[in-house]
Amino acid sequence: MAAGEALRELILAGEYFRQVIANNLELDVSQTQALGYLYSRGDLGQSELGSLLGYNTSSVTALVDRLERRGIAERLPHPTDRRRSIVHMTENGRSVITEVGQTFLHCLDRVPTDSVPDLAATLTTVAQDLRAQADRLTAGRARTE
Amino acid sequence: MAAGEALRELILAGEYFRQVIANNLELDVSQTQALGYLYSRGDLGQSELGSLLGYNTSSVTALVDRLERRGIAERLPHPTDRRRSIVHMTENGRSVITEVGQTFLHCLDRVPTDSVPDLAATLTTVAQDLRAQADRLTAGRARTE
DNA sequence: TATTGTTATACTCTATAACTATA
DNA sequence: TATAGTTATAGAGTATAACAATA
Repeated sequence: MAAGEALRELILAGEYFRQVIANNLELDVSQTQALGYLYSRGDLGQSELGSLLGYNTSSVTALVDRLERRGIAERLPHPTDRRRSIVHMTENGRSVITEVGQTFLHCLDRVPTDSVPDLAATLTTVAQDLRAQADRLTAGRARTE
Repeated sequence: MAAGEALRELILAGEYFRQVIANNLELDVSQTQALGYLYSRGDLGQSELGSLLGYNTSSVTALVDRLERRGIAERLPHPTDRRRSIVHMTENGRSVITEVGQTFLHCLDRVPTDSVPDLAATLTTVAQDLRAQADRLTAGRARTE
């Protein structure tokens, strides 16, 4: 099926783009992924971030340490639960992702303007279902093992 | 712009999917990426594979070693240039990616059938342009440094 | 002389396990 | 007792630099 092929190529290109961006910013790939999640979903708990990335808690601890050192995100105390940290994107982090966005968005330049809204809706659906498929696999693994 | 947001989410979901798949297959992310490239582009030289992945030659050597150990790809001699190796996907590799595809393609189930051809064309264009943007950045870096 | 790939080495990132603090 | 996060440690992947073989 051609759409599957095209989607595979798009994901590979996205991963390639991310790697180049990470190199340019002297960040690792995980840091740029975390930044993307913070940008689109707002503040996140560490374990929440870990779920999105597929990381365990100790890896998230190390990742958030790196984000703090780079001034991209910071830990804020949870208002009611003192065990938790809230990972919050800094203004500097926002400026970094905004700058990246200026390059990123050019990949949509050749999409006809009037088909952009439909495309956005379709991509959103596909993204949701792709994540759902992945989660189905992990759930299956958890059951059998 | 909403399409940019949606595309970002799709790429993040794609990376998440890949990570889950890699875990399930006990492969690393790079191996599954290489498999994807071999599947969609056929045989590749090692340095060619390195360019697609954004890796240097020594990393590709290590990666192809791993692929060979897992029976996913093999090195074949280049017919005329004895310096080169051709990285060739094995039948086993093909069966692995085919099986993954059965899960992967379900993320397209909710896309209306009659809009699939347009979607495929659009995704292909966006993938090309995304890679082109990334390459523009690396070229810029190479020039200034 | 340039290119393709390998080796030795060091560094970075992620996972496992044990632990602390809080709910 | 369960949950959120940290620390110590080990393991795996990638990069740098020097190298061998071939073009």
